[in-house]
Amino acid sequence: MRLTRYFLPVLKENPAEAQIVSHRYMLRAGMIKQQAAGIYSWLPLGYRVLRRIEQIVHEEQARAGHIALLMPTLQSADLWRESGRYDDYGQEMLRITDRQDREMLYGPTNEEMITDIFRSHVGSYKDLPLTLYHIQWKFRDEMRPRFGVMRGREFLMKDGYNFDVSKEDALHAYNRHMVSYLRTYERMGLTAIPMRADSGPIGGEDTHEFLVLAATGESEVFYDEAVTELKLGARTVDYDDRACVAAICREFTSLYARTDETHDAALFDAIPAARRKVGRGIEVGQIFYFGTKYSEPMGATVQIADGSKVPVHMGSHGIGVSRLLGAIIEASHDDKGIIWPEGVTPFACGIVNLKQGDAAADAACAAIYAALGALGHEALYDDRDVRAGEKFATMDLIGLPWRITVGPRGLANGVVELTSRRTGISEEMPAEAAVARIAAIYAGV
RNA sequence: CGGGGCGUAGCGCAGUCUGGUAGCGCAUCUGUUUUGGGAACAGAGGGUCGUAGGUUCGAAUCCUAUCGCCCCGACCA
Repeated sequence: MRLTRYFLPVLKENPAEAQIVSHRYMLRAGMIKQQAAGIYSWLPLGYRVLRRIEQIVHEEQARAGHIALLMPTLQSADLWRESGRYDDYGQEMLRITDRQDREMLYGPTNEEMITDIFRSHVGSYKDLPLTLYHIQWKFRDEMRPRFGVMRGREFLMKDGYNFDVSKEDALHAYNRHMVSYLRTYERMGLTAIPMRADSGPIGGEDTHEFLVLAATGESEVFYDEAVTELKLGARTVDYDDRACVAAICREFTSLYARTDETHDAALFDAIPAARRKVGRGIEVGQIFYFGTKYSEPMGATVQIADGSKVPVHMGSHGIGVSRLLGAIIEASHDDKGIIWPEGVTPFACGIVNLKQGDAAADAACAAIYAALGALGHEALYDDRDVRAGEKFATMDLIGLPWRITVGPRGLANGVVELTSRRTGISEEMPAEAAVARIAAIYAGV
């Protein structure tokens, strides 16, 4: 994309309403525009990142054998009366009446609806196990939205629901979700720690939250520092292998890591003092096993081998997709702007033409841009006729992880400059080498 | 929902106390000179001062109502 043809309304000054760094940078980098309290438009740059995150979530869900569908944002109140949650949910639920005076609501989650779909179409244990999920906009009418997309009222969420014939099977689904979530966050460049949590209004027996450590996090967290070193890395996971999946879950949950809700001071104090950490975290996902809490009252049953009908065992699993933008920025930025991990960056790299209008510089930039595009890596080419400093400042703000800087001075020596946004380290090399380096970097992402 | 604050040009703000018909910086547009980390000079455009009433010869400024947004708290992903 050529910047002169793009829509990137960056701000030089900090908007007054933004308090935390991710909110400030998202506004300044022209990623979002607030339309009402806790409700945002996604401008092109923000939308690109949002889609990247969605794509990673889809890929990892597919890998775990989960099936995508799409449910509507508006739901009928009747469905929620069946589970008893219509009254339980309170003011946070946005209630709407249509022209026929029918009671509707803008869904804050989809347990009831997915259970309805399930009971309409599934009747046999032979159809199980089944895990369905979607990525859809939700609405929770927070009393006090804040921190930009981290605590909006409208938010994009991946929510998945597993249906199993037994508790044992459902716990395997739980474990599968834990591992797939760990992979998902790792691909986004995040360290998200699973922590034993409270079940809240969803209800249930077993639940873990995934927390990204950040000073601005909403939850106080207590953890063994060794848990932050755990990585899935390149290991292959067979999601059908219960023992393998369970072993990974044990590995990631056996060290102490809890939020203040479930904190146990005695267990915490048993950690060696040097590794005992108290910090703050941003919740970016949560998984639940809740058994037959919805299937029983809503009649979601399957017939088993002996001919009897049993309510299915369920769990639900969520990733805060739009919130992740904020969480990633909180975890990855400096005083000049955002630093996108390669996994979610809106463009593979930036190309800065130091002397727009110089025939050699223009040609070199165009060639680099085309070469990257041919390899499947879209660059953002700053072809504006502005001073170098302004181009650098823009690139730093929007946080592309790599920058290729092209100027007449370097070209005279046959080189361009490749700069890492994260380290700030620049290397001079021929243009072809810089293109090859970018390709090599993304080959491993 | 309790407490506090703010709505004046695209963004950040001053002006409000003490009423006299709106200003600064950045951004935008034009020109000239510049050009490897947010340039300089000259000129230009842009605001029914959140909205609606009221007081007054006269309201951004005083009064009333209302809408919106932000912060602290409680709540939440």
